[in-house]
Amino acid sequence: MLKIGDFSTLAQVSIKTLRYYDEAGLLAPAWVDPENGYRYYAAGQMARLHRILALKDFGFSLEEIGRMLGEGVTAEQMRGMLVLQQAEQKKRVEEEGDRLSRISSRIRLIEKENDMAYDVVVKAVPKQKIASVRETIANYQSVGALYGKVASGVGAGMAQATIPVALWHDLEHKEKDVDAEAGFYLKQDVAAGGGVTVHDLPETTAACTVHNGAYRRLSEAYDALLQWVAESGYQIAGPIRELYLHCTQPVRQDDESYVTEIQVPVKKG
Amino acid sequence: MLKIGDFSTLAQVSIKTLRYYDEAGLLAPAWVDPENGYRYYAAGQMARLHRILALKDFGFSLEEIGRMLGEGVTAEQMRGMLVLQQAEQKKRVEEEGDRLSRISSRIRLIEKENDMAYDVVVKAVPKQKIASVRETIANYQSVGALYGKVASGVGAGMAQATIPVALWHDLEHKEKDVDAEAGFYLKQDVAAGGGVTVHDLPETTAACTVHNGAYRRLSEAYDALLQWVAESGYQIAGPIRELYLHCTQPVRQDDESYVTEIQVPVKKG
DNA sequence: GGTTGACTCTCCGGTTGGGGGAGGGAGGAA
DNA sequence: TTCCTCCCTCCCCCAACCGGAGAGTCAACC
Repeated sequence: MLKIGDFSTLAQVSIKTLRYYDEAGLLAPAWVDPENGYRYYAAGQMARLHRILALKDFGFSLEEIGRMLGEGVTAEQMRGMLVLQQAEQKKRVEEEGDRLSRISSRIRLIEKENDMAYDVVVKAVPKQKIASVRETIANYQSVGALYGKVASGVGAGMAQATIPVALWHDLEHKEKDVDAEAGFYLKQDVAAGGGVTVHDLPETTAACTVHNGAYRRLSEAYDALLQWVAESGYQIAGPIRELYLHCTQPVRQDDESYVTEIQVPVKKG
Repeated sequence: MLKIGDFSTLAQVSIKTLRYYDEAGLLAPAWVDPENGYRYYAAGQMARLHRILALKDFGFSLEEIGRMLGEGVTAEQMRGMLVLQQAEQKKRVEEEGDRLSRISSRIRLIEKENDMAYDVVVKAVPKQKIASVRETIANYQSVGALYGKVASGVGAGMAQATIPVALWHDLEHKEKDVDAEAGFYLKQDVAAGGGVTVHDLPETTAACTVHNGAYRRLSEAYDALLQWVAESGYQIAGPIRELYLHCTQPVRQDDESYVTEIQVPVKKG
């Protein structure tokens, strides 16, 4: 019989951990002295401890390990669980690899631009109701005229509107004849007329950045964001969205208090 | 000014998290109503939140992020921190990849053997004092004769001995003329004579497994362990150690209560 | 001007896998 | 006998939040 310290030394597992495994029901000592509570382990328990450590290394939680050891799984069942764990681990490896490439491309961006004004975040964007009009307009700046149309088409429903948004449906950059959609995010369905449609923007994953300042310099944010998307090995997967988080009525092109979020739907590719 | 729920919706960050970041000093609301404690955020704070999320994604802790944001680091300093983080992330990716290959080789082992008697664990083995003799012996079984020599060479120092150990210095398996070292792990230095040397076994990383049962079947454990080592892409990096965690005096080849740990020093290759 | 229902606040507790330390009992060696 | 080491239980701590309780607030609707 080994005292906990000896067992700990042999197994290279801390005393705290052994006590914790005892408490968790994973590895009870072979004998506990009822007088003083001392834990005594048998050398033969090393095998069970090894099994615990091996399963833990595979990424199972102690609770799962407890169930496996308790139920006496067969080799076939164990294989099944390992295959599941293998799939999860593959995902994890991929994720960490993606994270590494995000860090690397951020470093390259800082080296090239020598600043770090724009932080790009990839986030899940949920389904979103929108009331909008879609038209081909002369250029980017003239999108403003569309919001009046939407407001009058929706009428009293504007009480459900939250923020103004623009969607650029062109896949490439165009200086004129821009395929634009403009409208307002909605809290609830509303009735609309006058060329205004109410529909759902699909949920998507998007690379996002926030531009603080005047619209004149919005292109800098686009440069950084699109370069990031290209560097990170993503593909653009839908119309780019511009969310006007803060702006005024009427719009002033040089108001530095404006806040605009750009969302580029992406998928891995 | 946005209430916390609106800001949460826009940013796709939970209210709980926003409150937590407030408490942590990472992102205080632009204004807090002193009457009722309501938090009000400015749209312009989205940029700071984005930065927090981006840094968090890079693997920084919130505490580190707090320091970065607080000290107003330059682009150059930020680059340095990212390069450090990149190195750590590389290690993480490698580790997770290794873990995946361990899972995969375990699956293959189960499929081939259709059992799971031996769990292999890679662990760090610390430096260890040992009193031992090293000789070329006729075969594996005759190692037992060496322990008497060690015991008599050490004499009263045997009080410091813990467990008997054998080291196999041959790189390949040999049926005869085996280069063997046999002795006892020591708690403290002891004086020794009669061909017994006291020295330190170096610390190492070892693939280990435990064999419960008679020595006759120890070769099964060796098979599983060595196959695992080969499958997992490790190289053997030193003499294999056999630790006799439980045995009797005299030794009986067929005592099923014996417990033996086999440690194969390994390095990645 | 009530009444809802949605929203917000603080506070408390829980999560994983243990680590650190206090305070006190036990065991073995000189 | 004394001393040192070992062992016990008990309690708090970590990171980054999530869930819920109980209470206060806001806006809208009738």
